[in-house]
Amino acid sequence: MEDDFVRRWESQVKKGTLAFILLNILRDNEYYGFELMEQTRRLTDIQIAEGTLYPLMNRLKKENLVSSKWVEQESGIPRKYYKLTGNGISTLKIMVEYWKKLEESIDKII
Amino acid sequence: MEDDFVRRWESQVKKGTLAFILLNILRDNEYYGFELMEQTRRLTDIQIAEGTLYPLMNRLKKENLVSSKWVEQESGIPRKYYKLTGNGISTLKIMVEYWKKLEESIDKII
DNA sequence: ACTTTATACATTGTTATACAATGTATAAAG
DNA sequence: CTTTATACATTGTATAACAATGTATAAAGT
Repeated sequence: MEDDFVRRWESQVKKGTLAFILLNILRDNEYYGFELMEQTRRLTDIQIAEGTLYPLMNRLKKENLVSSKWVEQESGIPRKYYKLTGNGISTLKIMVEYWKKLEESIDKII
Repeated sequence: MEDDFVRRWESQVKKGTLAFILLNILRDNEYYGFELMEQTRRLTDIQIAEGTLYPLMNRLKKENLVSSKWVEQESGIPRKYYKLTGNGISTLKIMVEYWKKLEESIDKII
């Protein structure tokens, strides 16, 4: 019961948080989908479902926060690399400001 | 456009975060609905819509994280006071752990 | 007297998002 | 030759924030 609520809560916390994490990861490098899942897992211990990541990246692309390009591999399936756009960089700055303020507020009450 | 994305993002961040904030506020005192909106506004600068708060409190009650009691006023409309249950206290502890870990991870990448 | 503003709780409909399930395809390892 | 890992994608479901709307009391403004 209790665990069930926490599980659902964690899923809700990810709404918004995931996009924020992914944009932050893309600030330093270009990455392709699977790599983004690995990086997120490594950096935050959050396991992103594939059914979450790909629609999310498409949304970010549609919003013009990231751009993508296909890169053929000598072996295996082509990879779609994502990169922050100028708009993505400036939007991320606003998001970081909001997050820091939120974090600070929550730190005071927990 | 950009602002539009940020506005929607902030709304998404609130999913999960709001429940967490409200439970934390209720850790120290009993509060009624309107007071919870004020406290949240004061402590986090987040303006909770009424259409968000009341269904949210009902969910928390249904999940047995809070209990409520009506208190008649000498003047004005009766108030419904909310209080953390034992289950609410222990669940909140788990949530705080998750949040601290998340916060720490995000701090490293922003 | 009448209107506005603030308090107090609540429901309905809309929108956005995480995620399980499922699908397609390549290639290395057992 | 079957399993596992890589790689991208879609569909359907559940959940939650919020605008809009509704009901009701009472103080303050004009």
